[in-house]
Formats: sequence, structure tokens, C-alpha cells
Amino acid sequence: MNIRKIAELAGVSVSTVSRVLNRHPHVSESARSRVLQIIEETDYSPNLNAVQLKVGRTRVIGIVTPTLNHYYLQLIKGAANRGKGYGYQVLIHQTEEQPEQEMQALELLRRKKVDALMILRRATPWADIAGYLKYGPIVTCEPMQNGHVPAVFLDHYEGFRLGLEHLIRRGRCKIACVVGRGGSRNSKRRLDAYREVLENRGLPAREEWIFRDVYTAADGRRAADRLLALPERPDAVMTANDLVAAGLLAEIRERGLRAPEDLAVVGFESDESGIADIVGLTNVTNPLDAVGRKMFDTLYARLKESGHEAGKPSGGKSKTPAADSVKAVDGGSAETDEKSGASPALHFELRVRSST
Amino acid sequence: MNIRKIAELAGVSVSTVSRVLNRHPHVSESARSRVLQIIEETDYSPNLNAVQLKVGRTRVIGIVTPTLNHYYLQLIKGAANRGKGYGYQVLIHQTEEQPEQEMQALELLRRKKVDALMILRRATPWADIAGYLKYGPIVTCEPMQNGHVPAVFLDHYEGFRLGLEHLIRRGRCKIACVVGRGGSRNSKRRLDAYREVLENRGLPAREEWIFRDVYTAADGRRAADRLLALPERPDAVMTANDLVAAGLLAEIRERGLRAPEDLAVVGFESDESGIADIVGLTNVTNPLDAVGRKMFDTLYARLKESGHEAGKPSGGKSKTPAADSVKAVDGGSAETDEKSGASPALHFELRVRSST
DNA sequence: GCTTGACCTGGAATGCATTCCAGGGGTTAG
DNA sequence: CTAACCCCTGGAATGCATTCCAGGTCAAGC
Repeated sequence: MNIRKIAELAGVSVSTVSRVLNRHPHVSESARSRVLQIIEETDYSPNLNAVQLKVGRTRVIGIVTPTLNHYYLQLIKGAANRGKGYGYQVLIHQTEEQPEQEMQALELLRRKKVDALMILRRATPWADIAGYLKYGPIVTCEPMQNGHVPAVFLDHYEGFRLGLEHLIRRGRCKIACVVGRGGSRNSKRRLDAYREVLENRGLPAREEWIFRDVYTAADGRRAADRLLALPERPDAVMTANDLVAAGLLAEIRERGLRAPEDLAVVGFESDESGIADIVGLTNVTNPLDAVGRKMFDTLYARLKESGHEAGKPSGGKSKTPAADSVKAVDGGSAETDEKSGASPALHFELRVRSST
Repeated sequence: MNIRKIAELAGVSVSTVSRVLNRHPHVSESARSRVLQIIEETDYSPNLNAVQLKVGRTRVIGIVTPTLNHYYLQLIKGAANRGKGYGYQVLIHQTEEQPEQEMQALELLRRKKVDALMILRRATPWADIAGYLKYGPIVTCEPMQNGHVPAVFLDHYEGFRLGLEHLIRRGRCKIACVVGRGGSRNSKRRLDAYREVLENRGLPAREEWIFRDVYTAADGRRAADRLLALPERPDAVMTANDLVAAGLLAEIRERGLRAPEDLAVVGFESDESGIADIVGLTNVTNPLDAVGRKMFDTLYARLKESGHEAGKPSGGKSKTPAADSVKAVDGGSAETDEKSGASPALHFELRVRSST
């Protein structure tokens, strides 16, 4: 069953059927109703591959993620929910951080299987990715080395600053700090915050109070081990994520110490983890879903400006993309914006959430 | 840049270009190399929409999920990983349990945007879903009322049985039980297990030891409240999920009781939650990712038998779908299999995992 | 009465790749 | 020497819907 058959059965041309299908004006009421009736009777629905081929748009955005875990899920969820309001769906592409897998994902854009690409994490050099910008919008959530690819992300400096000031307000003065990947920009920013904030308040920021390469709950336990064995024991810890914080808490409590009384722990995580509530953890909420939404908005803006998109948000309850807690950096096109070697700092709003 | 242009530039016909592209035999070495060179030079890559339109296959499977949370993520992950081995990608369609959204997802199948559909949860009547089977394979992970739609799921009876027997082996004899949705089949099976297993062992299964409609960690805390207030206090609790179990544990411990010494709690969850490790919970692992994999296998088998698929698993490290811990129920087609009113019980393997 | 324009409709080109069919050239077997 | 067959190649039909262009009808305005 295709549009030709429908036209035949209804005794009109395919143009007319197409006009009915797409709610174009200039179709007589009689023709319209005849066509609609035949469509109803024959249970016809247009083949989307043909439509997509013709209009050159699929209303699908590809999401490139190294793996499907809690963290990336937040981003995906934010983007998927926002996209849904505009009639977009998401195609998940897992890369396991393998460059070849990433190339496959980039090919999807060139080959028009997706309209745009959201890269949550990449192993491919930025330059290679930028080469695909000519096929469609791409956005990432990693601070990029050059300004070619648009990026949306939050500055972990702010997150750490908030958490640290919370601890300081509560009277803590020997604050330790636990981060993950030593080399990552986010870790660097967190350490910057650790050193600067404490220094500004006249508090010590000792090197031996910094624990690196701590990722999991088990790592957190080990970090607690080492931390509690220090000659001068800290009275608080700022961590880079809730799982780690939970590990610390568990270890601390199992040793008969009380948290937060003896040792306060602050996490840094998106709302939905649920762990904070369970273990009674105070954390700085990291609005990953807002980042995801903003990423979609960035792509959408590009799609619209390239005439890719009619620009009609559908549905009733889609929020306006106005004020959000995350800002996007506009990478500009590879030709027009050569200035920024590194991406600028970003404004955003986080908050400390105490679980009582 | 399209195949026609390539043909022109290479001085051959489009047929020849197509043959080169698809590695068909019967292309002279000279023609092949010329075409490849032009493809290289012009940076050409075939438009997938055209290919998909022509061959009637997209190598995308749609996953219909009510929301993106930890639970469904496990299933999605299992399916996506398995699918990747066969060159399939997944398109996520969130429904928020709204029938209209589900209809949209079903339409994707009819309109050939996806080759097959995985329904993780539905609000639409089975009969309506079965009506779409003629457009492509559909699989669900919910026990279905009639045998029309193939389903892959595990029997929660077994999960509960394992957990209960674990508790009994540890000498517990006053075992309570916490479940979620009262009406769901899974809850029913769990309660069946609770009553039958305890009865078989000559232990009491009291009505007042059954707590229903408990879903979240907070609910778990409240359940603990009520449970600890009972005149005859149980010495163990079997729960339907880890989050709830964690809530119970937290409440119990905050009241100064020791778990598992004073009150043992067993969860029921997929491996990856991570919560079990953090709070020191023993649970029955629920291999959701295996269910996801099996769901994909079920779809894939159908695709293959309908000639949809060439049947060549790609890549080196794809596991053989041979022995798995979950079994599929073959729903048969709506015409050929009218016998089973309800789905039969399923075999599978779970295990108890103690966190020490 | 004629022009202008709105409204409706159909035809054909278009987007792009796949595949069947037919045909030419060369080789081998009978 | 011819029939049979293989290899290579191109043409054209095909999958299906969109859209531009042109043509026709009818009513309103000058």
C-alpha cells in the first residue's frame, strides 16, 4: 500500500493525496474526505524512509555515549525529553571509547541517518570530529580543546566551591578532597577550587589531603582508610561524586565514627541518583539533565537556522528553553571562529542539598 | 554527491558503482579501483535513507520504555549490546505510559522507521499491539495475558524462592515480605512464593507480615517503621527490590538495631545497581541485561526467518546466543497459536549474592 | 466584457540507491 | 565449429513520497 495506490483508489493524483497527508491548503473538501476515507479503509501510513529521503531530514538525533550507565543516562534523558517536545527521537550509539565506533557514529550523520549528533564523550581528536560539522550540527558536553565544536557543560569549579563553602559555614576547617581522573579538565577545575577557596578563607589545603583516582564506592572505602590513618585527620571531605561519597560514609560508619559529626562528607551528583537519600548524604546537585536539555537546544537552534526545521514546537507542555542553569558555548564554525584556544568558563547554578 | 555522480566521474554505470559499494562479484579490477578512487576523492558515502527505502530494512530496533530509569536501562543496555553485535542500533521511545505515545511507537514499526519493536512496558491492550505484528516482530518483557505477543521475562517466584531459602538456611524463621504493585503478576508470583515456600518448610507466613505497595527507599523506611512496631517482630524481610531493601536497612540501623543480626534483609535486583555493595545488602540478582539480550535474540530470530536479515553476525567477539539464564516464550502468530490463555512458567537461573 | 487572482488539481521531476534483465565478449567443452 | 557458460557492464524499473510548475475553473473588480 503506497501513495500511488491511494491516489488511484480515491480517483485523484498523488499530489492531492500528499497534500491531504501534509495538511496543505488548496484541497477541496470532497477530495480531502475521499482520500481520508480510502486511507482509513486501506489502513495506509506513509513510508517514513521515503519521506526522509525526500525531505532530507529524519527527526532523529544520534547520541554517542561510551556506555550506558547512570551518569550518561541523565544526560540522555534530559536530551530525549526535551527532544520529544520537538518531535525528535534519539538513537543510541555506544562506542566503548573506541575510535572506530565513534567514526561509525559520525558516519550516521553524514549518511543522513540522524539529523544531528550529541557526543557525550569522545576518544577521537577534535579535529576529526570538526570535519563532520559540515554534515550537520554536533554538540558535546566536554570542554573542548579548540572552539570548533559547540559544547555545553558545567564548570566543576563552581560545584566544588559551593560544597566547600557549605562545609566552611558549618565550621569545618580541615577539609580533604577526593577526585577522579587526575588529568581531566574537570578534576583540574575541582582542585583549583579546592586550593583557591580554602586559601581565600585562610584554611589549609594540604597536598596529603588530596586523594586522586577515586571512582567507585570501593575506591571510596579505600580512600576513607587512608584518610582516617593520617596523623592529622581532616574533619570533612569534599568528593567528586555520590558513589564515592557513599563508600566513604559506609567505611567511616563501620569504623564506629559518626558522620557528619566526626567527619562530614559532601557529594557531587545529579539529583536522581537516589543514593544520597539512602545513605543520608549532603551533596551538590549537578543538573545533568539540564545539561542534556541544553545540548538538545543547541542542536535544535542549529537545525533551525540551517532551515532544517520548520520551527514549530509541538505539544502543549514543552517548557520554553529560556532560563536554564547551564549555558552553552557556541563553538562557531571551523572557519569563522579561530580565536579561542581553550573554552571559556561557564556560568550556571547549582545548589547544596542536605539530606537530614 | 550521489551514486549517479560517482558513476559519471568514474565513467561507469550506477550499477557498477552499486556493485562496488556492496562488494558484489563480477566487477573488473580496473572498474573497481576507478570507482573506489572517485569515492575517495569525492568523499562520498551512500545515503542511508535511500538504501533503507530500497531494501526495506533499517537495522534499527525501537525500544518502547515508559521512562529512562535504572531498571529499564538494564534491559536497554542488554538489548543494545547484543544488537550491536549484529549491526543493529536502538531508537529509544519514551511513552510515560501514555497509550497515544505507545501508538506512535507502534506506528514507527508500520512506517518502517524501525525493523522491530521491544516493548518494556505497555498501557495499550495486548490486542491492539498484536495488530501490529503483521508489520514486524514485537517482543515484550511482561507476562502477557494471551499468547499472541512473544515475551521474555523471568519468573519472580524463583527469585523469591531463592531469597527465602537463603534466609531459612541462615536459621531465620519469622520472615516478612515486602512487594510493590499489588495487582501485578510479578507481585502475585512473589506472594505465591512467599506463602508456598514458607508453608513447605513449616514456617508461618502471616498476612500482617506482608507489606504491599512499597516502591521507593522512603517507602522502605516506612515499612520498617511498621514492621518494627509489630507485636511479634519478624527476624528477616524478603523485598522486591534493592532500593526498598536499602531503605529498610537504613531505618533499622538508625534505630540502633543491627542488620543482619537483628533483622536480615534480602533484596532482589539486577547486578549493576551498586546499592547493594554500598549498604552491605544481600540480594538475589536479577539478570535484567540477560533478559534484554534474550529479547533482542527473539526479535532477531524473527527477522531472520522472515528473510529480513542476511543472518551474518558481524565482529569477532559476539557471544553465541546459546545458553542463557532466561528463556523466551514464543507467542506464535496470532493465527497459529490460540491455545495459551496465560503465559507458562519460565525457567531461569538466578543466584544469591551476599555482600560481606 | 475582460483582466486578475484565488483556488484546486494533475503531471513530472526529484531525492538516491538496488536489482533484475539483457547483452557483449571471451573461453571452454563437446 | 558451435553450443554453453562465465564474467562484466549498462539500462531501466523500482522502492515511495514531496514539490515545483503549469493549467484549468470560477468569481470579483474595472
